[in-house]
Amino acid sequence: MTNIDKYDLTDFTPYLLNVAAEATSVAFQVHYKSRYGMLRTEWRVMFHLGQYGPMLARDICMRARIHKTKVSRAVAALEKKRYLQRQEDDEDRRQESLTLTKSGAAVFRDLRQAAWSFEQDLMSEFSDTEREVLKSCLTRMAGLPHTADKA
Amino acid sequence: MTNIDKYDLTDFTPYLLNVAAEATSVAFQVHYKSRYGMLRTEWRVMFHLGQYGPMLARDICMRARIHKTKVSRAVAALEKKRYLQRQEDDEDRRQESLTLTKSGAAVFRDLRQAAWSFEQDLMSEFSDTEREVLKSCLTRMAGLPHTADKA
DNA sequence: AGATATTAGTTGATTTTGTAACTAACAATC
DNA sequence: GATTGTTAGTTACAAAATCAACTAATATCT
Repeated sequence: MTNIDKYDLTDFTPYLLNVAAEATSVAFQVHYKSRYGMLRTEWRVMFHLGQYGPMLARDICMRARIHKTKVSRAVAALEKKRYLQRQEDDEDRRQESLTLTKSGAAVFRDLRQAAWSFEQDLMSEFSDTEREVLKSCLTRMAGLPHTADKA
Repeated sequence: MTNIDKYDLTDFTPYLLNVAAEATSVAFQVHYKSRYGMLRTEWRVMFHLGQYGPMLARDICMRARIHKTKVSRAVAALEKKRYLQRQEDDEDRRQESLTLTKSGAAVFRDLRQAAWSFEQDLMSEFSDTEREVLKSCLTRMAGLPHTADKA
């Protein structure tokens, strides 16, 4: 693809990523939406806490590239549902460490199971090589921390 | 947070896709947003018309997998900016063929150039094989028949 | 110390999106 | 040729996202 006149929108990676992201996300959202009344951002916050353990709202913002107001509201919603707790840091009282509650952890386990099945299903279309390449490329484009980026 | 982890969701594809899509889209939006005051959907509508020629709103919905209300509003906004025109079909007066105006076409050419450079830049990180695999996987995922159809 | 800047997080106003109900034109059935 | 169904597209209203301004705690600079 070097000739601009033949450049096709279907080759524009941000576009493809958007359509693929939307298609897969909409397909998965039935799990957290209808079963737990959660929004996508709430699921993503929960995903981070369940997967990586307690962290600050700020860390979730950076890792997931979600704006802090969105995270702030998702955290408030999850707290209201008693799925997570805040713990103020004594050394820096601006920060609040976020942890899943018992029921939050249970919900996470359930959703993780669903996510796992979904992932298997989605990836069953691809070869091992394809899977590896795909993940590697996506990770790099996402600009995700390859190593610990937490502070 | 002792073991909630039985499965590793670090590589949950819908999540990776969302973050990558968001990262690349935000990086590119400066072109249509700050330069032309366009929204992402407006840009996508315009790119379809520029790339494939006149078509119906319905066609754009199907190709880009954007909901018709979103397309309807984007078309209205682009019409207001005088970037596109509607032409009623005499044989079926429900349909309106959408065409870029001269200034719309000029804007499209400018944005296509920007998109092309952006794409080259983004893809320069990857090998030829990676590019091909990535594109192939994304295309297939984007075209996935939704298992969980609309709620 | 005192003034200034930065960081974590929240809130309120505005903009954008999503859902559902709607109009209008056409198609099919009886 | 009225009745029902379908398709293209719009609109109203509710939900959510965005942006800017805000509080409060800590860090930095002079």
